[in-house]
Amino acid sequence: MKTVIDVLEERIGAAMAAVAGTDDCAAIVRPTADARFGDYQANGVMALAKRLKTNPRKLAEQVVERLDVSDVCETPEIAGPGFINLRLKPDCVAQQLLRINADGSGRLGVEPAAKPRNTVVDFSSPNIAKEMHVGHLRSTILGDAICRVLEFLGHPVIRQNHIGDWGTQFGRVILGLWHMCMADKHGEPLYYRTELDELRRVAGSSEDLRSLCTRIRDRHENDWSDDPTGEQRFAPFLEGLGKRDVEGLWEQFLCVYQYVNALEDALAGMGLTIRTINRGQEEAIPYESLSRRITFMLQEGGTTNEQERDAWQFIRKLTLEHCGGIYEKLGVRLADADVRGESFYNDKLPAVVGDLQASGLAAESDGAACVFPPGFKNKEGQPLPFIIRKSDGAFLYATTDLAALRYRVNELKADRVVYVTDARQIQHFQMLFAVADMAGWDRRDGEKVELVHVTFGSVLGEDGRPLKTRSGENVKLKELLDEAVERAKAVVEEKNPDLPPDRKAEIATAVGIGAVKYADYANNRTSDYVFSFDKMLAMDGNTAPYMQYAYARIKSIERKAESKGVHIQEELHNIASLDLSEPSELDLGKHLARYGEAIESAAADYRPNYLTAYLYELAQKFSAFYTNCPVLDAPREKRPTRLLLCDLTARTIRHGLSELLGIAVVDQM
RNA sequence: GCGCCCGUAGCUCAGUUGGAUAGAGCAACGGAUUUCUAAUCCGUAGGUCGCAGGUUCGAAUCCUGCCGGGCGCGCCA
Repeated sequence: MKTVIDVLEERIGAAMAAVAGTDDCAAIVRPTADARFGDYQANGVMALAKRLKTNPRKLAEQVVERLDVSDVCETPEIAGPGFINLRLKPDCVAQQLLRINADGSGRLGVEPAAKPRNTVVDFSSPNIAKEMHVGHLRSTILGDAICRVLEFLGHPVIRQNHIGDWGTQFGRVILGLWHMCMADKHGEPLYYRTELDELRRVAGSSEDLRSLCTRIRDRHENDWSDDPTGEQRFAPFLEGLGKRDVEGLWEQFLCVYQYVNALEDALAGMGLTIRTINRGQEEAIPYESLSRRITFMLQEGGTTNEQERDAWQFIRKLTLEHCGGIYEKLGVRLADADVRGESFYNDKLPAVVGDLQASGLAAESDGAACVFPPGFKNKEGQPLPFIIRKSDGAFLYATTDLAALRYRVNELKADRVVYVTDARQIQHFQMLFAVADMAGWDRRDGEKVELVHVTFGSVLGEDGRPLKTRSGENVKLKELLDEAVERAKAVVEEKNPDLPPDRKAEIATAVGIGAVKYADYANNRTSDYVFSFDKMLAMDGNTAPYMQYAYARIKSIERKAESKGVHIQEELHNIASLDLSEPSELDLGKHLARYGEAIESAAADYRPNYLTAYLYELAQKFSAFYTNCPVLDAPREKRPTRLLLCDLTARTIRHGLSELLGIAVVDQM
């Protein structure tokens, strides 16, 4: 079913073309800003009049004379400097609703895209060995909503979770596990936890910090020389990893990983060294670069140690299990099969650099391999490099992104690649796209692949700074979501104390998680927004529960129908005409018929807030209808119309909320 | 220094790419419940769209310059 807006655009455009004698006439049909002007307005005549140097009102009159929209609208009116105002005929609205009702496909009147495009969506991208935190929230849920909307419009979507599982993380993971092993050895299972606290405590005093770090280094060096190949103690530890209690291990590992990071930060510039062995040669290296050394040895490929790789795989699996738990809580469709992390591209990196060098696009600069896309400048006004290989030979995320791009274009056959990351990376992606263009890597069979960077702003605390805990750490997603559910539970308890406990829990989860997601979706994604439990869980106004409540009310009507002798399915099935004589009926009906417009605009700009705005208005219009128009107690001849309005509203809310935004609905609340 | 983003009601935010008298929610004030769920509905009040110019039939939106805030800018991701 074509949207009304498209029909009007086409007809008015044609009438304009006929009057003007030229083809390129855009009617520019928009919903009216004010209901007094009708439902839609065409703004294109004024621009055309300017081009033709004629009076816009006169031109509008000529256009309207040639225009036949009598099947859809009342007689068009000309207003102001040359607007054409259009008001839908109730009968046209009724016909649309009847068609949606009769259509069993569940598309709710929304047409699939004329040209489906293979779309790769890169989103979420958590890091190995770390808990997901608020920084991952927007990418994860925004990316998910984009996928769902595009899928509904008929585009084949390939989700890609580009997890950070390579690079310096590798060495730190191994080093962290080594510390866990040593803690076992010393019979001090949590020395890293104690020392992590100490590191934080003495951070202010460089003297204390130095002596602490020296002490740690000395023990480390002793342990290291005790078992330099790791075969006596570390290798068996790694082998035994899989048999250990996973739950406890993840917690311990998170802690030791923080320890490794904190220690490395503390060591920067301190000048401490550690003796180690490289290819049989003893040497002293800066202590802070130890994990990098471990990584590098592995990246070179020569010293790949099976046990270390297995251990890394194990931690990777633990991380993915953790992330999977968060995705499930969030209602995000992202599976292990969608994971293509940095490690996946590892063996494709030399070719990226090699090919760019061979084509003459990559040049050496200060020992690093760089591409200089035109138009980018650094602080000194010199060309800004896109560094694809560091002077020490290591690859960077720029290299990985290029490899991923090639994979997506050539192997996944993407027609479009959508990257969902925060706005700070904007320049990186501009350069990535520019380099891809230079190399021709964004083309397949001569067709240009569209590369889109969907950016978003930061989640702020109530102080206007990026959201952190009191101690300055990132807020864990798990804790944030648990708190949301907890707070929602309190509201359920207050509003509806008599429900059975499992029902209360179900509602609290739907409402709590829904409120967090909705608050994010409802904001323009490019803006920063202030995260406030109090606001989003106030449960008043423009929040997810408002729509969930409207839905629950309809379900309640359905439950009561039978006892009042009303057979809903039968009445909906036999319905032949509608009576939209009440203003709130017509208002709701018109809005129901416009679901497709909301989805189209949300998809076109990758902006879920257009969808939330639509759903909120829908729930508002339903609530007005609900207070004005009894359904089950309506006069017999009005009842089918109202049942149909209820049914379509419920289906639309459920589809929009649950199917497109991944926010659960509940039958009762 | 250069680049990107932002500044809209007391607060939190929309504003579909230049359309008409700038909209919501919260907070404030007033009203509605013998009811299919009041987590609701109806109403009142609240704005020099940071400031100053410019472009044009028309600017919160586009251009220029200021003011204020955030972010990024050669080997992190």
